[in-house]
Amino acid sequence: MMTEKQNQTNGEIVPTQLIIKRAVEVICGKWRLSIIHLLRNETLRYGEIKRLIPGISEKVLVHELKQLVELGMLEKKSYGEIPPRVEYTLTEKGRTVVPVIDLLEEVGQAFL
Amino acid sequence: MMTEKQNQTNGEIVPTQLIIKRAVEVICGKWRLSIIHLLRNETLRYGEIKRLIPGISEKVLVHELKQLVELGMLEKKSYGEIPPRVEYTLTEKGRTVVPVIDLLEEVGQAFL
DNA sequence: GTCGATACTTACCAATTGGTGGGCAACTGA
DNA sequence: TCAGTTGCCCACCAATTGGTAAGTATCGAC
Repeated sequence: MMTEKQNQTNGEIVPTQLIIKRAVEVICGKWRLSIIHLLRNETLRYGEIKRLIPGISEKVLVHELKQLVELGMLEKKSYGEIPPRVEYTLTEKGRTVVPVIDLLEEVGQAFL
Repeated sequence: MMTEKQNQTNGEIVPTQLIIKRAVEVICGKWRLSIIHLLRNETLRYGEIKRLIPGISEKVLVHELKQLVELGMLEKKSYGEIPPRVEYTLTEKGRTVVPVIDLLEEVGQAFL
């Protein structure tokens, strides 16, 4: 039975459980997938994201955006204007989790 | 653009964001998917699960199992024996999240 | 000069999550 | 009599996560 996978960079064996736990770390958080879902087919400004996710606090939104950028899932573009204008775009890497969202949308129905 | 879905039971409109948030609630937790992954093709006793998930504390394991049973994802069968014997089996409902695990396994690779 | 707009930051707090280490019940076999 | 087995509970604690409400910087418009 196949329970482990090769990591292509160095051949190190990474057990399935570790990969799953890492994936859970990456996608979890109360609002994270909502943000990615929002950005799946448009670039949005900070304020637009905030308005489109009612209930999220600024502190958390800023924090999530920062982490998503660090993870390489979002690209942040600041125009040097005043008042500030900042845009967030989903990267290719971020786009890999879109199918997860679609699947979760199906699966989630059963648990409402 | 399709951003909402009909809930089949009463026709109530449930926005996509709510469904996603619910799905996240259901699958998240440090160990939850590991447990489901373990049980994907065999029934296991409590002690076996514990041994197969190194690092999990008893308190958390018991708690997770209880919640998974409540969610209808796991079935618990107690034989009235001493010392106790308790088996956990993945239900059909629980089986719906197996594809999520498989997808996360693919996606998670990129974030190791 | 003060207001509004925008994208944050900060201090403080509350709730949730997870971990540690012990205990317990009930029977069996030595 | 007494340790071993097994599934689970409990009190307590620490870390993480999330929320509230306020403040900041900079500009143009009135």
